[in-house]
Amino acid sequence: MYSSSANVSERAVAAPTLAISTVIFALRPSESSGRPTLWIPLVRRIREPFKDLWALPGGPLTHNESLQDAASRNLRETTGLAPSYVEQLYAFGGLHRSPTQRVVSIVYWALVQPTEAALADESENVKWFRADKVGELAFDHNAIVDYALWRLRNKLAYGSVAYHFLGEYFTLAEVREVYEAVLDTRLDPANFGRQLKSTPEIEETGEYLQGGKHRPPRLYRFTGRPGLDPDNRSTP
Amino acid sequence: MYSSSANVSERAVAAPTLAISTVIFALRPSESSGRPTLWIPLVRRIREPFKDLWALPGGPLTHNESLQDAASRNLRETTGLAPSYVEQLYAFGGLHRSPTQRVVSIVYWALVQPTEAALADESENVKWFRADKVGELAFDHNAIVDYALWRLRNKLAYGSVAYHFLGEYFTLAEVREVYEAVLDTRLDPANFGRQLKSTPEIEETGEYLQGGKHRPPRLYRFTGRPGLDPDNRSTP
DNA sequence: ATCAGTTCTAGTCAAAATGACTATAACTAG
DNA sequence: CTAGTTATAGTCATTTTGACTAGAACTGAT
Repeated sequence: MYSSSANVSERAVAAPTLAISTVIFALRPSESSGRPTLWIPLVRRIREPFKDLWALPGGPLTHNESLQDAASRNLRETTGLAPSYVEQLYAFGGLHRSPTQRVVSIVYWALVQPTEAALADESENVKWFRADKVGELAFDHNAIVDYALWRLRNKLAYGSVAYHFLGEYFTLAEVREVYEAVLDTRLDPANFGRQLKSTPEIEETGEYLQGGKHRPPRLYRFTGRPGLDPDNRSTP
Repeated sequence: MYSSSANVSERAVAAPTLAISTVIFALRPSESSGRPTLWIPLVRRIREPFKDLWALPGGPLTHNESLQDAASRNLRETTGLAPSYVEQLYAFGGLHRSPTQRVVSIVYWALVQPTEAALADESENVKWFRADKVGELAFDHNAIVDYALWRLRNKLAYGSVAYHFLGEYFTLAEVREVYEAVLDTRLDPANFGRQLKSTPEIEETGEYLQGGKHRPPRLYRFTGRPGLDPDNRSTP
């Protein structure tokens, strides 16, 4: 019985490197159809291993910041983006993720609003890709993107994450477009609206969106809390 | 509080310690009602900080094992248990989790079958607690247990994790007892059975459980795969 | 052997949710 | 003023859910 090894979390061990990465999602209008589609920004690797391949933005964890703060900071530094939603995705710690050393990556996923995404830096070393067409990425980042996409779809279908793609006020059609873009389906406007309006987190305002080409749609507001994750639990 | 900036930058270089912990769930008959209830094993801390308080079983990550392997190994070493299900819960990395140093804990949760749980070592330094009455734990382990409990309930309600508490063959009543114990409700046997039998992952066998006091119930088998987590995705 | 007690499970029925569709309201462009 | 388009209430058949009934199948006591 190893009761002496039970509480050795403080023992010094040949520690693997700890890194933080983030999968950032934003909706941008497709060039072809004009309808919104899912995009993610990637950064070009400027050194080995996987030099010149695209990879998720990431970096080390510094001593005086929490994991989520590290993700937010890194995301801002590499892409210039301020996300409206950040959630931990998974800790990836397989033995052969990097050919040169043992790296444990704690990966976050984030949503940014289209206004933010439009302002985003794009350069030689930062480029946006359609989430379903990223090509071959460095390390195990293809698997990470796939898993993040799966998680986003899940959260959208069962959670209340769609509103973080949008501003404070939005129309039912805008929410529907988010669902259609992420889940890649078409939804009946009438039935979709009925369901949204039966959820208590959606508040109807007296305002209407003016200036469109057709009948002005009513504006709504999201009043729910982001999530139940440990990082987000006690936010007042 | 560090007024010396040299001190701060010195500390910033030091990498945080990486630890693996596990929240282990098992069903055991309650002493009072005889009905199954949720229990978790905890280990006593034998040194500071939090000496003599109870804590989750855990330990360091060694260099030649994956995160999940580390969780399984550690769980076996500290409690003697072989789990039927293991899933990553969350990476906890708050700044002040441990008073003595910065620790990032990657926490797993696991289920063990009652036959396993009955064989489990119990000693001066390993003891089982009812999951909803663990008392004050070391570090942030109360919050971790709460979150694990929330996740277990969620996975039970929306996923297909109940069967890992049971053996290969089980009756509908046994599955119902798992749900009732974890979600702490009573469910209508007839309606519950109807729903289970409409899920394709549940296979009806021709066998019946003999030897009971009343009408012998039919035995079923679970044919689904554990989960869609990165760790469990490509298990053949 | 029969009956009382219990569990197992098919079945009934009303209420609620869902999916496909219709109709009307409200705007703009011409 | 009208044609075109979007917004949204409403209709109706189908499916799912929750509460309940009743018969089937066993054990143990009489």
